[in-house]
Amino acid sequence: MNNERQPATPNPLLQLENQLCFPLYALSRMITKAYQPLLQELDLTYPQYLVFMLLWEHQELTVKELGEKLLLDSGTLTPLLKRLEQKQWITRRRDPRDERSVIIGLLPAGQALQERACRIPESIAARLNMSKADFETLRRQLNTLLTQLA
Amino acid sequence: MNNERQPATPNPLLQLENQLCFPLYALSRMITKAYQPLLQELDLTYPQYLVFMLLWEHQELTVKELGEKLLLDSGTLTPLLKRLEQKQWITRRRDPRDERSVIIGLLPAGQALQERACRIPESIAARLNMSKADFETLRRQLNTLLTQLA
DNA sequence: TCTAAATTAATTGTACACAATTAAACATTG
DNA sequence: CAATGTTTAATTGTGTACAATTAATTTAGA
Repeated sequence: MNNERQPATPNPLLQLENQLCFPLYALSRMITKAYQPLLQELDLTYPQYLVFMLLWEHQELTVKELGEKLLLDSGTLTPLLKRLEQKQWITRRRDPRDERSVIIGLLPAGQALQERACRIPESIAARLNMSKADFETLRRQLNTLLTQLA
Repeated sequence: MNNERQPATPNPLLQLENQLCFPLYALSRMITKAYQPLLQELDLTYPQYLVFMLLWEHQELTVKELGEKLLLDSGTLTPLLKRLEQKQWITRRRDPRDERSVIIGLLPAGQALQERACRIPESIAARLNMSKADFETLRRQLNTLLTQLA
């Protein structure tokens, strides 16, 4: 395109490359996209993979707990979990001691996915051309910002 | 929940807190959420705001150029841009020199949004408890990773 | 030139993401 | 114990995201 005409007031604060938000937003999507071919082999989406990472560690979690850990609400989780239930990878049942809560549990097929997922983290790490130290520093910095906003 | 039962093979590589992807994914959403109340006053969503940041700078861009800069495809941009067109904030027209291309232009009402958006970046920066140096370092690191993956 | 290949948007279908509302179950308090 | 308020999921509606396909146009090659 012709970019001859310049804006009346070029405001560097309103330029994409000077923001933190944009590279964060774009990088998040690019990383998700990098997982996609690996997750496709397991018939998983990226948010579904995150749910399983938690279930593989804890076996059982309520929707509320999943939401707290993933910072997602029931409007996102409920349909996602129903899809996983339909595939017979997880169970959804009300907590008999508190009928408001829904407990999500792992079925054997869901548990079995873990073995196949084992290589994914290293495979992604290899793609990121970073030293282990840089990786750790960045991870901690992002987590600090995250707790600051959440 | 009862987390008494432990997994057969607790794999630290498959734990959320050891990933880079998760804080990136969550932080990206949290930052978008931090923009939301500010953008709501302008009747804008976050991706729409990104489109306007580019249009305020360049006046006119094709859908292809917007997609390259934002790393978004036409399946995302076309409906988003049609909504902005309906609000009379932008124009969409075919390039007469290449009828395949669609040129997006700013209408006065869309241009006028810029003045109201001016305070948003500082307002967000104030929320992030970071030094200017840390901000810059992080921004550059994210951009490096971004170009590495894109 | 005429056709095959490439480019560009749009469309279609699936899956998040989240605000707002609803409804059921539980807790609290007078 | 009854009324009120709180917690928890589910539902509804809007708006991204993106893979895959389609259609129109342009470009390049024989």
